[in-house]
Amino acid sequence: MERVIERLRKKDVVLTPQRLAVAEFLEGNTAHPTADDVYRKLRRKYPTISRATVYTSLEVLRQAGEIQELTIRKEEVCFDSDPTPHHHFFCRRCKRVLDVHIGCPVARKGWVDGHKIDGVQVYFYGVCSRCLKSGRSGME
Amino acid sequence: MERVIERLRKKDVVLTPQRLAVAEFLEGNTAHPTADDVYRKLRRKYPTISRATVYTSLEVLRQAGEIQELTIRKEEVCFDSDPTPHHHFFCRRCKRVLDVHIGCPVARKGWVDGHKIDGVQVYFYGVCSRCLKSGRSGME
DNA sequence: TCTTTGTCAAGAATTATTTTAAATTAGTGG
DNA sequence: CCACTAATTTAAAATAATTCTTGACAAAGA
Ligand SMILES: [Mn+2]
Ligand SMILES: [Mn+2]
Ligand SMILES: [Zn+2]
Ligand SMILES: [Zn+2]
Repeated sequence: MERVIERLRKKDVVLTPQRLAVAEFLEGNTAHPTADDVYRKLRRKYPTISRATVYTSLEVLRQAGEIQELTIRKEEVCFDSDPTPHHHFFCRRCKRVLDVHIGCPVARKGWVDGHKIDGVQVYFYGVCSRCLKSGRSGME
Repeated sequence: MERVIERLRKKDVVLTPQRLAVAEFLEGNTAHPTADDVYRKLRRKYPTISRATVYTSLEVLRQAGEIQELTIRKEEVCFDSDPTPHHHFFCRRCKRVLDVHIGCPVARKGWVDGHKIDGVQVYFYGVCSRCLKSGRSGME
């Protein structure tokens, strides 16, 4: 809670109630919510908030290095409150985006084929362990 | 050329001039074009082709295992005429999507954290070798 | 206090993609 | 070659995600 405010202040990010609400909603949230998830949750506390404000707040937080964007689904971008590099798994059944904590050499920034790397995303697709337990093969 | 027609026929895909045109445009194309790239190119030969047809043709080819979709950019999906697993690099300067041919253990399908994997995408971001030669640091 | 200047947020607009429904076509058998 | 039927194409409209525009507001200075 305090942590986010402090960090944003040091980065000269103008703090508005809406931006703080977005930051606080994301803090510790491991569900990788979409912009619309954030919007639908925040409009309870801020009934007049607009989607545009949510998008700009998310972009401000991203540029401040507080969050990262994931393009694991083509339909919608989702946001990760953990900006450090790690892999992700998308379950085709329950549609959740899960963290995958495995060390992987390609995830380290550096060079490849003469191209300079400043970011890496690794996306796995399949059926998550929970869905495998509860249901059958993989297609619903 | 012949190869694609043969394969699609065996997979019980109804062959139309539009689908063949999409398949032929993609065959051997290493530029990872978007749906709009395909549409703008094909409308020269087929002036009445519609975007919806391009989208559905691409989906048919994808389901037939002839091509794959990449979500390396959040703005737009792009298509890869090579359906075999390999990595990709997005150049933030020239906006090209380049193939990266490196062996990587995570790219092999299997299991991770108890989740069953049926697909993997690895996306690198940065500045490509050509842009590094021609220009400066990385930002324009 | 009165400008001036710049920033923010919400509604409007734009963009990619999908859906609709009618017209056309591919594949099949006579 | 023709007729039939199911599948496909098309243009237009709908939809959904995201971005742009502009008025409102606030801080800074005269
Ligand atoms: Mn994550
Ligand atoms: Mn490729
Ligand atoms: Zn699941
Ligand atoms: Zn480049």
